[in-house]
Amino acid sequence: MKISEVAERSGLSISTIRYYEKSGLCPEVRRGTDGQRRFSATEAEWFSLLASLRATGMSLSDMRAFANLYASGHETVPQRKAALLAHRENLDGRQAELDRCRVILDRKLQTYDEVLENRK
Amino acid sequence: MKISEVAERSGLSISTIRYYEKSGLCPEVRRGTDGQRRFSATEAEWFSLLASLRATGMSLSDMRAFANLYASGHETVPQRKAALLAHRENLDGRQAELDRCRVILDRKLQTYDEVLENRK
DNA sequence: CCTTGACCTAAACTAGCTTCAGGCCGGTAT
DNA sequence: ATACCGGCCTGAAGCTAGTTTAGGTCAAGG
Repeated sequence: MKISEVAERSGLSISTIRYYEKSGLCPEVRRGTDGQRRFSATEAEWFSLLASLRATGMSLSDMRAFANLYASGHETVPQRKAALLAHRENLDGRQAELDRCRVILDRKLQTYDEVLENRK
Repeated sequence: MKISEVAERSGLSISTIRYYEKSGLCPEVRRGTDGQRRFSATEAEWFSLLASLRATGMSLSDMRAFANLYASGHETVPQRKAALLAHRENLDGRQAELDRCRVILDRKLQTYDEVLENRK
């Protein structure tokens, strides 16, 4: 699979995929005779997972740690699970904060409505 | 009010507040005889609003546009309302995407559980 | 044969901060 | 008086997570 397809499937941009590889978020990708990257289905899925982690606010260095666990084989599954659980708690926190901010914005919108009502 | 109190109330860091002022996200702040910034309660609240906008993903340049409307007086209330409404729709989208990612992470956690179950 | 399009690299640029180096001011302890 | 301290000031450099740019290779199609 070529890089463009991985980009399409994962939602990452082509440059981000190259950047992630260079940053050590995956083992070096094999190349075809033309020098272009050829991804396996498994590698493509890995990038999709990275996309979800990143979208939910995991830092590149935490992602690198996760990738290293992944690269070290099956015995690291418990650590990976722990990392993901911790990350999900984080996500909970950020979602709650977004909700709090949303309430503030809604209140602001309401005061705008009142202002407009009074000046009518 | 001093900058540290504004920081505490808004949740922004002191350097972020200075950076925001320099970036034109508020009119220049008055100074005391000692050369330090003195904020009014209204200015402090403005920074809290900026914090909510930023936390929900508004870019600095959109915030600048919003600040300029604010600085141009009452007749811009309709535009400000429109801007906030648009931003809230954005927020809806991002919250939905976070939920989608959360499902993906939960599925991954589940496969980890299955792996651990089978190896037990 | 020549152009087009997808890929390649290294390096510069960007947003949004944070950190650093060096300095001033006002208050307290010596 | 003076020495020191915390909190503030500035401008500049550093950082993260990418994106953009400049310059190049290769295979396919007209």
